[in-house]
Amino acid sequence: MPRKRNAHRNADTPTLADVARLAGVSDITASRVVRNKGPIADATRAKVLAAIAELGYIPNRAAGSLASSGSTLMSVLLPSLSNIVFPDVLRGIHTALTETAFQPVIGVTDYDPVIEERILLSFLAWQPAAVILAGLHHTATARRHLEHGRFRVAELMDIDGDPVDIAVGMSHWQAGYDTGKHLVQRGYRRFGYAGHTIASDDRARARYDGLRAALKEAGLLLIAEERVQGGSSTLAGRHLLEAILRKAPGLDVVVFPNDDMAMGGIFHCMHAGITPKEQLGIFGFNGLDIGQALPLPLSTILSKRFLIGKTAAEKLLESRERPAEKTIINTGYDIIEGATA
Amino acid sequence: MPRKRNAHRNADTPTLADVARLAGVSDITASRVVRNKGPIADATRAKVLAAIAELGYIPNRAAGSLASSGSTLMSVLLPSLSNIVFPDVLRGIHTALTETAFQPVIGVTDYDPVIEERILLSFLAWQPAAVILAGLHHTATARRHLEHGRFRVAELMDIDGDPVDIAVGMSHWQAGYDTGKHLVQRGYRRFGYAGHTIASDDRARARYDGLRAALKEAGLLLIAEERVQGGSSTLAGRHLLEAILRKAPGLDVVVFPNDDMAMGGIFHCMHAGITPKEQLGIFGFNGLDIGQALPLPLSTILSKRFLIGKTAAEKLLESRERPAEKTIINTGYDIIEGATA
DNA sequence: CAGAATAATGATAGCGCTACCATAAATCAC
DNA sequence: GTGATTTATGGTAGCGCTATCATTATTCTG
Repeated sequence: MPRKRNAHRNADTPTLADVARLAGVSDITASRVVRNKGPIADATRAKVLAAIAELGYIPNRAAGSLASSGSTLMSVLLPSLSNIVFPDVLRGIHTALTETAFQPVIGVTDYDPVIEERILLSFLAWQPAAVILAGLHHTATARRHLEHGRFRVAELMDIDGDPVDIAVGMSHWQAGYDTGKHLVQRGYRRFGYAGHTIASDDRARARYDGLRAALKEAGLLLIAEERVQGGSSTLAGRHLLEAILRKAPGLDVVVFPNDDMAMGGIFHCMHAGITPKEQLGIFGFNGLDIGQALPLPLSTILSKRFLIGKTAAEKLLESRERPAEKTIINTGYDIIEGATA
Repeated sequence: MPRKRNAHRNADTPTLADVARLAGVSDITASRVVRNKGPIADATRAKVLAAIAELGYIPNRAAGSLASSGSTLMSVLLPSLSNIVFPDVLRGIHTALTETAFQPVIGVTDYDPVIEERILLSFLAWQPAAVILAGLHHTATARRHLEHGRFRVAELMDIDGDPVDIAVGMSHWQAGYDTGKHLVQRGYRRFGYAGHTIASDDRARARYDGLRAALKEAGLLLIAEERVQGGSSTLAGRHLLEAILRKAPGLDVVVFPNDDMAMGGIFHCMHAGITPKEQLGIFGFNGLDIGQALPLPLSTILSKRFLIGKTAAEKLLESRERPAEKTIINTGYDIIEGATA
């Protein structure tokens, strides 16, 4: 004996069939109204919309997704949320997705490609319309899935490499190089670097490499270098500057991998009575608002996080199919001269 | 004539049936292995896992979700991502969800209950296991859906009110009140307030009300009050302190709705040669790391954002069913005495 | 050692939606 | 005015999975 129909269904939740019945149309017509797809007579649309409102119908996206083998989810994999940079990117993505049917699903990788792979695979189970991740380095498995999947892919932040589909960002190596050239031109000669040890922060490393290349070109070297274990923070930057100056008192400029740490440097200067720029140049990266609100605005490079996120999401929405040609969008950066270097 | 079976399926993607066939078991047995549910002989499990690995099988969550009318998604609705507070909360949520099958889907409401409602409804289409939102005020429609839905609900940040299911946070009114008492006790008498105009930032308003209540109790008043249009920022805080001091030069303490703005106040003091604490008390809210890295650490209240997010998500995971009794978890706050008030 | 519980597996029928094809009516081209 | 297109609608068969019920082999209870 067949089990009673609808045995395990959600009795109180109206379905599209309920809407269709109430509106006096077929299921598929109701579906067309909901999805705003295909030709529908105005009168029919009105009837269906009224039925939807009356029943308080909420479409079941799982069913829709299954039937159409595609979803309105966009997977977003970010290295971190502690660093305001990535919330800024996410804000850009979210801005582009507002008013569309797409929703971001987010995962945090802790800068670890293995975690990135694990989260990616679990996200693919939802058949996302697109995947957004940071950087161009992924595990081999991740890369394989990204290449063969039926979804768009955007790799953010960095453009120094070969993207799967779309890359949106800037050249971090170039930014580091320009930092070096800029500071040399300003007359600084005795360089220090106060960084962190996040091995997978490829961007910070690329900037570091660029900086060294510029120094080499000018016949200079990094005289001193200190790194904190693990994540960067303002407090770490403050302690680090103190430490590096103790070891190498003759420095005339210290470069930090980001504004958070650089601001810690500024705070150390304030505390120790060092005049930034004149006695010691301080240079950051990111161009955070807060650094520009300081009594002496921080000298730094403005990365365009929000724009990167927004541009990427907009670009992904242009077509569901992956185009034959890869796209690389350089959002560039601005050197903020500031008052500290 | 019936259409060919599998006409619109994804030819290259292996399904559970493929796994089952390769492993020589039935579909449902393979499903049990994937979900780790029900009794399975070790040998059978091994066969199925081998088949999964060989095929590179990725489960289709849409199908699973549809069949079981429930998903592993957790909807997270945050007012903003610009304010580091909410990324911190999100980080806590994410930490609790790591190692579980749950994934956060995030939406940003811009502090607008109408946008919150819209996003909530679109999220419910995924039959989430739980919904996390900020605050206890929602539109009537949103509240109705939250109350009648088959999912857990956590309302974060605030506990002054009646939650749908779980509330995790602190009393912002009390925090404001304690701020007032603390500052009065420290000898401050001539109070100013430098805030913003986000009407729906209920928490900031509750703190403001608590502050005024404490002042009233001490026979005092807010002598001056300034607000910036729209969102808060460090730069806004800096300009605002300048403005308020111009209008009311006699103030001996200014309270800010958050650390971002309070730091702007500190920066104005530095610029204008005002000694914080002695000449002018500055008090914030949130207890951001950066405020504590300042040469003079900011006096403020430490809200426990990460803990709030983490606790809420953990609590939600305890049971899929909504318990009969509502839960209110007070994560409390700490007054950081700092050096600026 | 019979009867009862437990462990391990499978057959079947949907979950709620949309792709695909088909049909009928209205509009168009020339 | 006749064939060709366009507009509007519907019937049907899945999408890939899991809830339910059924079955058989195994272990337990007293």
